[in-house]
Amino acid sequence: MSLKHILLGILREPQSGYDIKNEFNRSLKNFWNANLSQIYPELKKLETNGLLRSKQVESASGPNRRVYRRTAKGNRELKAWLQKGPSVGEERIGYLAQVYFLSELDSDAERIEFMKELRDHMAHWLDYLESAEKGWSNDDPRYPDALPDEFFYAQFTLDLGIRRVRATLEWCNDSIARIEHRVRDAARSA
Amino acid sequence: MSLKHILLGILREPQSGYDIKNEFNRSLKNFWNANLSQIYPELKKLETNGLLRSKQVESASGPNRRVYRRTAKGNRELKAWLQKGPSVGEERIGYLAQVYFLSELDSDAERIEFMKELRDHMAHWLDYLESAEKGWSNDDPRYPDALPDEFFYAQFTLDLGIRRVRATLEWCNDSIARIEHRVRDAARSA
DNA sequence: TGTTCCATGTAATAAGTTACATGATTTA
DNA sequence: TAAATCATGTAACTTATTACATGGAACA
Repeated sequence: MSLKHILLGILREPQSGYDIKNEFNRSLKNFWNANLSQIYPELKKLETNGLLRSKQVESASGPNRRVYRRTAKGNRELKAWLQKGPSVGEERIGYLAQVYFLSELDSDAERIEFMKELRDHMAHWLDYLESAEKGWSNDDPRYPDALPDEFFYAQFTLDLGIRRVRATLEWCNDSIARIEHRVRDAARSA
Repeated sequence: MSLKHILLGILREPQSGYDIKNEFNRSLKNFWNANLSQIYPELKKLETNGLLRSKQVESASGPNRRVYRRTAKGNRELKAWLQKGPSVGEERIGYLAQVYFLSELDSDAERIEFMKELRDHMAHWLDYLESAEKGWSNDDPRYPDALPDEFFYAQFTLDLGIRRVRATLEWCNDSIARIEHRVRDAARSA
């Protein structure tokens, strides 16, 4: 599980590295991220290995673009990756590692501040995802269950994203309440 | 956000690389993973940089163990990491990347199979987490809100783990139903 | 007597981040 | 005229994975 297969997957339509980065920012960021400085060399490498091919095209605005598309070999590689079944057991969620060690901070105030920052982030993220869904649903009457395959399955990840961020936001609020309650108890018994 | 700070965090108690790997398997796996072949060199490096120190001790059973503990410098580094606030926007969830590209598989049967595999995995994981919680709660009457700090915050991550895996399991089932419904519709209109 | 657990490491390779470098066009 | 967007890359470094290497003790 690495950037390689994501690039192959994203190239259902011919795109440039720059376009790909935008798709990361719009939708993939929920479960993966990559910098341009990783994307460009990786595209080049995939072309060297015969999984992609590219050509330069003129841009409407700005410099020339290098547009990549999948080869037959790239198609096979992508399919093989999906056929191996779900890639599990390697999730990475940095802020949960931090919460796990939160007792190392010096004060309850600092811990509450940490959790409130996390809550605010989740609240914004949920807003973003919900308005993305609303926009999509307004723009396409086929949303969600009559969408063509290419969008139907991508919509699944938006659906789960919303459910998860919602659950995480609730958890933040519950956790903050639990800490505050604990602080009050400690003050009372002191 | 990398292994470094997780090792510092986990060394609230002196432990060996082997012990640390076990803690990954027991609880941290929900949000991070690391191999022994990454853990051992990283511990060595942290000692070289003065964030940890180690000594060899005899083991009750098996070869000698090298046990690491945090130095004052390591403590400061850990605290600074937590004080920077939640590390967000770098989540990695490989199977969601796969779902995003699921239309690339050749048949609905293959897509349903993928989602069922994912569902089974989530069901097992939920079982594991729920029985971990049950065991903990049976073993310690302070569970969860009267636990000492070192466990109180770690319990937060178990709580969120359960909520999330539960939501993901529901989503798997809903998604399978949506695909099956779509397949029936397609057959009817054909 | 075979498998799992205990226990630690190295070497080669792959993947990812941060910093550097350039320059046109569009929008405020 | 300043900032944002469009567009592509390289270099140096850090982080992580896979494969290799060893060997005793406990368990089934």
